[in-house]
Amino acid sequence: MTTVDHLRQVRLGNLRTVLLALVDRPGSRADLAARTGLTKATLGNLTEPLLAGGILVEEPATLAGMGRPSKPLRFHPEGPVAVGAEINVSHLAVETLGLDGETLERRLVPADTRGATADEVLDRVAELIREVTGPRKLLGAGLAIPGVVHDGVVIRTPNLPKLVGSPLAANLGRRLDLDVELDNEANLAALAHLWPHHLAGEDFVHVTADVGIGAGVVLNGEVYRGVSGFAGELGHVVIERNGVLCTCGSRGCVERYAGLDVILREAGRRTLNSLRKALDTGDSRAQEAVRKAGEALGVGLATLMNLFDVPTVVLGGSYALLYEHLSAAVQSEMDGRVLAGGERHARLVASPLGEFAVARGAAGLITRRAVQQPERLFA
Amino acid sequence: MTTVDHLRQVRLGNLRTVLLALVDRPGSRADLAARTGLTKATLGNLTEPLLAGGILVEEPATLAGMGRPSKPLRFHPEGPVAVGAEINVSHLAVETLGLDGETLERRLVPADTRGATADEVLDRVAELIREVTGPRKLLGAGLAIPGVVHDGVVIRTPNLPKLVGSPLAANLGRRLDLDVELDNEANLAALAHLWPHHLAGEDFVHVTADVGIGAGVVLNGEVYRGVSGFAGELGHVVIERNGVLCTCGSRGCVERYAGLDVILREAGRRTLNSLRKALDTGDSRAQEAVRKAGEALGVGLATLMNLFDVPTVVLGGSYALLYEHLSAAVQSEMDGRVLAGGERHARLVASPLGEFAVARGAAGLITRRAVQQPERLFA
DNA sequence: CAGACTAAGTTCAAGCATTGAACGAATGAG
DNA sequence: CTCATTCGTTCAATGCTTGAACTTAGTCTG
Repeated sequence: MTTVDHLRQVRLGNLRTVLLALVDRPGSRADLAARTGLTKATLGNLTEPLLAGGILVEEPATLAGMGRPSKPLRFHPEGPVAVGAEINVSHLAVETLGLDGETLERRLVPADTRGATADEVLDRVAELIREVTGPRKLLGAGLAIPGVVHDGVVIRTPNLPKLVGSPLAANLGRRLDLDVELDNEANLAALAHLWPHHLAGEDFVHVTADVGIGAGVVLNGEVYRGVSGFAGELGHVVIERNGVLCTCGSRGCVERYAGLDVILREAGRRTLNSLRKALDTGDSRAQEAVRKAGEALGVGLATLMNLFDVPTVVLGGSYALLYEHLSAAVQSEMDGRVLAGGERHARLVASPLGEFAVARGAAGLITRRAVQQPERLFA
Repeated sequence: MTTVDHLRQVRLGNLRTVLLALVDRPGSRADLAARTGLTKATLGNLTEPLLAGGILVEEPATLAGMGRPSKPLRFHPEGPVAVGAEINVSHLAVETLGLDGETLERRLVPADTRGATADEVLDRVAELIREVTGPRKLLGAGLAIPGVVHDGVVIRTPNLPKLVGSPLAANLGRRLDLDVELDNEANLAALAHLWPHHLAGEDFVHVTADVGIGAGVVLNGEVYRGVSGFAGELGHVVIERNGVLCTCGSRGCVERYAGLDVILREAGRRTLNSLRKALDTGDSRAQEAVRKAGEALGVGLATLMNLFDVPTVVLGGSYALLYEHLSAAVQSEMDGRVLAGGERHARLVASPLGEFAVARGAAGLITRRAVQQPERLFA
């Protein structure tokens, strides 16, 4: 720590505060000063390099009432952006995201990645990313995979076995000459509900079902990943200790009762769309399959809530699509099993984000990092 | 924020860093400078008021090799202390703790608190605290109860129903004219393993069985309490969704299989001591009861580890006393059910702290707060 | 025993981000 | 046109850390 560094930390912290306020909404220097608790003078200082660096723009002026009109500041429409990409077993998705939280481009293509090598997949991802990124400066790329990740390397991914041990972040980074951050799709889907906009508060769990069940846990406004990146493995929470054998070696894992494959099999359907049609026409076998899955999921979620004590559960992905047929059973199990005290109540909601949630979260990883470490914006 | 405040924050942060280094071990100004990354000059500045205020003392001098001898600084032996108290169904315990982490006094008395009112219990606690605190300045008192707590008020405590809704912190504070912090015994037992000394790393779960089962969760060096203080309710993790009915309204809770009352009943014993004697003499009914409890606990812990992803489980309280007869079954279930990847391995250890763990943790709450908010030391 | 050496602790001017007050700028009201 | 009002900038003051120079208090060598 040199002499400058301590004061520089203060400055960077204030810069972060200001940028966070701007993500919330644009505002003039005076308005930002009021919102952040800093002085107008400091705001002039802090925003000057952001304006000079093309991160922010000053809008013409807003004529509103008496006094000198304010010139609101907002993120520059030609400023830097981030891109997020999702590698899944049946599709690839990419999305570009501005610092202001606006989606710029998105693309989703079917792809059978199960048999593909890491290089083949990354080539295709890099191509997609090039398609959606224009001339604007790129802050970096976020990359999502269905599996556990550590230090940019895939540790475990039951459904894409050829990717295990592969340093995806570094390899995609080399292809694009870009900083790449690799993370679990469950974490990133959860992040998409936290950043850039709070869609479910600062403490919640986001649950999706693909082949397995993944939960992204947000505690105190931060995605909780655990020591080794294994946190939130809701799919392997045990609900029947002598139950069905699981691929993980355990018995009675939630995944074996509430996984999408189980629901489809029980309902006698091949695809999620077919299942939804059956549900809409009142097919009782389909409804029963979904209800039973909801019960199992509810038991697992009750356990999760008793351990994490978060007030909200967001059902995303396939679960969001089945929400109306699923939620009653889930809610009922949770209500009966979550420890109550005072006005504690488990709130269950469907994700509003749809199929781009993961890619958006991956991009959000990058814009969030840029705001939290503002020095990156000047690099 | 006035102009001073930003710089004051820097100073307080550095003060905290220095105090944390001193909790680790005493050291001269030069040594502390090296350990904290600050300069010798800053250390002179920071320690001066601590010495003047009687928080630290300068030891005579250590003659060790060449150069001017260093004068190590340590916490003043007559400096301020904290006291911790535990209210339990069958006993009360208190312990005083110095800033250096040394235990000064402790006392444990049997007490039947089940039927007592809050006032009766607090009178007795205040009396005990007065017995163990000498003339040294008191930084505050920590108070532990078996139950859920929020803002100094008891929210839920199945075994001490008369205390529900009672503002114990304020009421004990009034009796002693002292700052009192109220917390859950499970959290405080966990804290005792984290502060003042790391006994199980920075990420672990501490589990005890009394009437119920309580887990204190430490994530990233902080006790995790959850949004409403309900986090870590391992006792109500479901391991058999259609299992035994629990007092909480759910079915198949871990508590119903691994609670101390269940173990004793299954073993046909009345007290923990009698159970231990039976185990030592090779009583197979007792051994089987403990083994079965260990299995159930292991299933619940596996679920917990798959959600929190911490590397270590500490068995404390009664479980620590049963450790040698319990650990194999627990470990075996965990090994079979915790999701593995790389060199991930669930480490199971017995708490070394014994029956004062909770009271010590309660006192630690206060000394820790004093170090983390050093301005309190000058009040 | 004297002088060289070594390391601890202190002194002090320099650097820097924020602040508050004063000031200049831009507009509406009368 | 003048005053009130609000926005944004300028500037001296504040106070904490820093690094280098300096002082202090010992050991080591011959």
